[in-house]
Amino acid sequence: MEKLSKELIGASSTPIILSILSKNESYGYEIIQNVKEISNGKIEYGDGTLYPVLHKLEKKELIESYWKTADNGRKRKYYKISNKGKKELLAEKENWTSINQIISKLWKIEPSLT
Amino acid sequence: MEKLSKELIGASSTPIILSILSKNESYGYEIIQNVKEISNGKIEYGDGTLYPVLHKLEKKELIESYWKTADNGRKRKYYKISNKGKKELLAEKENWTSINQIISKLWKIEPSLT
DNA sequence: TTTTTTTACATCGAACTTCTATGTATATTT
DNA sequence: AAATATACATAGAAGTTCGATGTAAAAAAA
Repeated sequence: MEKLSKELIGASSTPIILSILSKNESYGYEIIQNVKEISNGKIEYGDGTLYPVLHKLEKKELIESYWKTADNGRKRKYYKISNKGKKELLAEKENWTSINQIISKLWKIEPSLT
Repeated sequence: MEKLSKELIGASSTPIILSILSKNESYGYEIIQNVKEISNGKIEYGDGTLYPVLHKLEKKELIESYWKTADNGRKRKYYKISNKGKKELLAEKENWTSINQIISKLWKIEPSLT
């Protein structure tokens, strides 16, 4: 179960988080576990990694936050995607499609590397 | 013809350059144009962007360089991929496959965003 | 012939990122 | 009662891209 490279983690964090929040509102800790589960352990955000990303997305107004106290009394900061965030997610999808086309084109005509 | 995001450019630069050099030896200026052509103008490295990346890859011993004077008298620094670079390219391919699976999984079960 | 453009490489500083470490606080489990 | 899991936050280190700037020579345009 190999971890992904730092660069790919970085490039994918925004679309992944926006995708998750486009389905359900969620909070930092839950997002970390959700991503770990979805990625089969290949992406494990540290809390010191994810929270600044969430703050960045909020500053860009792609997501919005509010505090909520759970039944057990625990305070959680929930995030939801904004309309701007939904548009951004669409743009990110197009970007991924583009880069995949470019890369797969390169790899298809590549000679054997083994 | 929209440009790709900075993050995606960054995440893709190593596999793209290694892919190009796995087919033919090349030099900085040619790589810039090659990538621009392959990507249909979606990726345009500035020279101040590409050269540090090439230096980084060389420092990591993924590529090797040598000076060559062309027929017209122009000096060019050619780069070729190393065995270590070929292995790295294979690893990068696996990483891209992984991240694509994760992301496409997220997007397939996503509700409409329009 | 002189000027501009293109080719070709290099480095610097600004801005931004991730990651590890550290800190605070509360609920749950042992 | 102690240890672990939950939950958020920030600061500093290290690494990146990118625009700006510099050098130089060949080719094209004026």
